[in-house]
Amino acid sequence: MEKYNHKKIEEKWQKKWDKEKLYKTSEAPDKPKYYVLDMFPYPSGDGLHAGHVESYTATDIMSRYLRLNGKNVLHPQGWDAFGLPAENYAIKTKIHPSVTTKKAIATFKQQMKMMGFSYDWPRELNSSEPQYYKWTQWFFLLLYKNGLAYKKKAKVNWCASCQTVLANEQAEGGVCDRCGNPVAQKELEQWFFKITDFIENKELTPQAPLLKGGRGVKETSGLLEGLDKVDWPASTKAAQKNWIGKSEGAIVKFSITNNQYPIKSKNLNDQKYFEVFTTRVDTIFGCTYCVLAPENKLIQELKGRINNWPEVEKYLETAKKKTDLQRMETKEKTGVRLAGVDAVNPFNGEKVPLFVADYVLVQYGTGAVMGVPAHDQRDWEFAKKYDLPIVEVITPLRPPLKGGYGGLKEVYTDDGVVVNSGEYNGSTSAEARVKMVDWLEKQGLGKRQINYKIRDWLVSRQRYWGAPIPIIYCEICGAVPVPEKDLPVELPTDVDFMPTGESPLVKSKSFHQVKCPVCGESARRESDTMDTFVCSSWYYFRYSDVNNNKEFASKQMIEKWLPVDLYVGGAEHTVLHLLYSRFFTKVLHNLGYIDFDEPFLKLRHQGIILAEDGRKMSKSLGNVVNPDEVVGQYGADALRMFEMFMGPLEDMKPWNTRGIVGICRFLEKIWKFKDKKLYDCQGGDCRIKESGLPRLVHKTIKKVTEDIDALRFNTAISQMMIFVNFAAKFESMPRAAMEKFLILLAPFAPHLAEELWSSIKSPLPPFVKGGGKSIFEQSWPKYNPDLVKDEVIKLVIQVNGKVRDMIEVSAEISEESAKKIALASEKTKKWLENKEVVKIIFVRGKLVNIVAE
RNA sequence: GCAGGCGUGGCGGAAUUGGUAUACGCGCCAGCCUUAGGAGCUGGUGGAGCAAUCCAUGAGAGUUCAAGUCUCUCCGCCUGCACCA
Repeated sequence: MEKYNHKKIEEKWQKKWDKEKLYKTSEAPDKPKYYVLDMFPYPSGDGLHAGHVESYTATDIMSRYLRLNGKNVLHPQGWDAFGLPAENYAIKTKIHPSVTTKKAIATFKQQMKMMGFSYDWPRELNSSEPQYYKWTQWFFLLLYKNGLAYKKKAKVNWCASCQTVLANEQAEGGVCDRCGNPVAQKELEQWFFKITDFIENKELTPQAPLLKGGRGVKETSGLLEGLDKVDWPASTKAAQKNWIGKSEGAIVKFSITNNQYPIKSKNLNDQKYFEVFTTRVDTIFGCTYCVLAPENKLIQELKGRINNWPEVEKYLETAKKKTDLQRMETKEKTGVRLAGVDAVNPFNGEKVPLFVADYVLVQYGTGAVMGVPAHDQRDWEFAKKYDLPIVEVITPLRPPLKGGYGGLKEVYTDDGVVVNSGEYNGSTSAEARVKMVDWLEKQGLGKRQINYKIRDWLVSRQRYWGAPIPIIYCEICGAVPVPEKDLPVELPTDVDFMPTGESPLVKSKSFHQVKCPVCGESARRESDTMDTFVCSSWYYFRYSDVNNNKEFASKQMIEKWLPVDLYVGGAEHTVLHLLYSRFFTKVLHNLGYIDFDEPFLKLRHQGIILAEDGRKMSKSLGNVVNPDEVVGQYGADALRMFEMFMGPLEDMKPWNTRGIVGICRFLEKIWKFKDKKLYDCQGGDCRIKESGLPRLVHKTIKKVTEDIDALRFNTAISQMMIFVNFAAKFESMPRAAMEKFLILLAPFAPHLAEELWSSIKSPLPPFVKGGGKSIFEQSWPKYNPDLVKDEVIKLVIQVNGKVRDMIEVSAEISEESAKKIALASEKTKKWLENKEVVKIIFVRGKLVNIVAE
């Protein structure tokens, strides 16, 4: 027989599918929709890597499976084409980023076609093209007009190597996530998006038009609460919550002594004071000192009263010089006492020393803390170093006092019972927190407060290869948004993109110098571009209506296709992209553009595929698996199945080149099904020669169906292997069994399945005049529940929980006869000698357990 | 430190509600076909033991007739955040 020639078969069907537009999104009105989305890739020069293949195969299987199940499936692909790598490459080689990007896209697309991914290519989008970024700019204006985009001078993360500002999210851990260099702080005018407005649930804006056919939602769920209604990995939800960093506590006013006013004054206005934020008011009686952050403005205000100013000033200088990275590296606490000024605890009027120390961060809370050494790790360390008193005010419920009262051996940070705290003694921590804040509010000395770690999103970049920010600065009118009719603000091509710290766009005169849209006087354009994460925060809307030049997408198309039903992509986007996209969706909902407020209903991350040596694949290590080579040698179907068979989608797995031969053997075995004699089995006169096969077919349908639904592709493939190993033994097969099996196989190995389908349908194969339909136009098989159950089972017989015998019996066996058989078993008898049967457990269809003593 | 997750053969991994631990695949072993070779075919393959049997799901305890699965303690690994008050 003919050899299995994967190259010939795969190319043949890819061409035919393309020609017949088999993947064009079906819009049949009677079918339910399903939107399966991949995170659109950044088209790097390296082409597709093993991780891309993994997640795109998973979504391709889902898409093909859902189409076979009668769904209208939207499965698009596009390019996240703006970004620093192309620009950096351009700086090195002088080749324009649009050229390298175009080339990279061509490679990606060709490789995706080679893999047989069933994308609806007419919906392809490219975020670096004007017809796309016109709408990115439109989104900027939408946010601007609604007070959600603003400019402010801010201390920002500045990467000296990339010569640009970074978002907090791109400067995690104090290093640039592009180049790894330490990030410095710089004061600059920057654009921000007000993501902090959407942390908690939010009433719809009054101008939000009532949505026709809307779901009547009056509130936009916040970035925190919205997580409760989506099917996302627990780790991703946790990471987002963590990033938002909500903490509930209280603001407490501490007054500052100056010898002129009474220590405890009812009227704080005639006295200097500062505020601290704490989540543990219940520990406040244990406060033995307070700390201001070095950047806290109060220090300068107190200058005249600080007796050791030179020493303080020196400390402030050193702190200023430290980068955030250095501050974090040295966990050793340092600080200087502000001599001559003390803080006063509002609860007990006690004077405590006031320090400046850089372990207190100016950007969080109030930039000042109360020090409670007994019940806070950092305060404990600080107090030990500077020999400050440690006062125990919380005691654990149990075990009782460690080391006794006042003699704390170690810091105790849990909740407990309040002691040493006057009228609050005996309360639990939780009770005390309530009572104490009530008192503070009544006295005007503090209030409840919720703090978040998340900051507004810094979106401006001093870079060329991004979407220009559509703002014009006029000396008379100030910052003026570009009128919508003038969008897009196109990226000029006559630009030198060597980085100078200023946006390269400043140097393009045609771009930079414009007339003010309001007064007509000469003005200048904003020369910064937007963070690429802005482009990727809304692209999933665009696929629904990719050619619309009046709106980012029409209301009808959004209603038809959104939200995304299944989203698959890398875990590196747990915070950035996914949080920003949720923010954009919530803005649209809040302004009444859409009637849902979460963009991605179900999210999964593919696990990283490691190199054969167990390390990460990387060009420098030379251990990268190249999909082109693998496909050349083994075929696209083999690569698709192998990556799915390696293990659970979400797990990290090492590549193993030898392992792929298992899949090849499997595919070869299926290929040999071509030689099987098929026979029809209709009427009652058909005797199945292949004993056990019909049951196995139905079991396989059940298992494969359930596994695909749960994205467990590895076990679906195992089940197909079991079927193939069994069926390979016979020379013939019922036609229906063959057809059903091929349809199950089709989402995984589309080319081979279509080829065999065509051969069993001869002389009327698909895609010929008068021929039948493609395997992808068939229906997913249903299993017969009666055939899924076995007629005969091996009944396990246990004595005291240990397996002692197995007997073949009817699956329907009654409890009574099962017990009888169990007790009659020769093997069992031996284990019951000199013992008395206490009871017998029967599990239907599984086992009998004899309990004997 | 905080949060999320994981730990099963030589390896990748199976094991719906607690009910035959190690499915499927790789590798390995034996045989076959072959001058030879393996991306061929057939069979075998957790460990110990001649055997009956015993021991095995990171370690230890608990609940149960029955634990990879549930509970507690400990150890190790991964991922994210981190001087966040």
